[in-house]
Amino acid sequence: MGVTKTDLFTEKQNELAKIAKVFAHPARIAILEYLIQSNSCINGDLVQELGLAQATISQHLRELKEIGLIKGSIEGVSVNYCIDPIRWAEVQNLFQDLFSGFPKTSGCC
Amino acid sequence: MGVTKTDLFTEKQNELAKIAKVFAHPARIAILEYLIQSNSCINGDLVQELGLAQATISQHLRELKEIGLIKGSIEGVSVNYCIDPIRWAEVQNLFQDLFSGFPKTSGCC
DNA sequence: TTTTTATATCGTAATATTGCGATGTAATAT
DNA sequence: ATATTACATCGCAATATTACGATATAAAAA
Repeated sequence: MGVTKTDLFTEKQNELAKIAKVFAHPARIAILEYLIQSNSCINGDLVQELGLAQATISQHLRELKEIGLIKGSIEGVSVNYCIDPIRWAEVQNLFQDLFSGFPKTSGCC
Repeated sequence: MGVTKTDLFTEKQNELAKIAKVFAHPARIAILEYLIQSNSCINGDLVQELGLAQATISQHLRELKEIGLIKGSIEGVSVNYCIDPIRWAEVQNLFQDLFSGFPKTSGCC
């Protein structure tokens, strides 16, 4: 075992879980927050900012890239990473849909 | 390795990551959605609803309970699980804070 | 009291994640 | 052409997660 039984769940449930997984590491949260405040940066900056090795950060960046939250454009020798506003809004809405599904008025326990 | 270096990050970053980890499994998303729509349920219902073993569901319920998203009250022989509205709103705000930190107007790449 | 019912916990196998050194790659600088 | 700079990828060790059978626990029924 150790493998998630994705066939038991809806496509939407699997997608939200996959996205949540990307948020499920403080380094990736920190990278996103840094991208938000600096409005574009490069891998090197992040090695300074966070205390992780270059290989580790590159790996986290790839995971953020894979679900489309960030995108990178080559800028000479370095790479400029930034948040994809379209995807950002999409992901925001996915979470929003889940959260707003529970009405504050419904108190059972 | 395989252990997250939590000391490198802020308490808030670590907390959000920990919460996101709970959302990072389709079974737990499905459980939450089921609790939202049925507005209270028991473990047995979920074994029927999802196709997972009783032990597995109990384990997922524990993880949801541990970060406070749900709480269970003993109801005779069974347990009534439901969403904690206070914690639900708290978690919603944590995600909201992150998402709203990125202004839609800032398009760099 | 014994049995049944509903759920929790334990132990374990399979797989996934995290972190990093070493190495690869591709553009600029010398 | 060679060196340098900035990342990306590979491979591996340590640890975490997922799933479930087996077993424990605790309340209600017989």
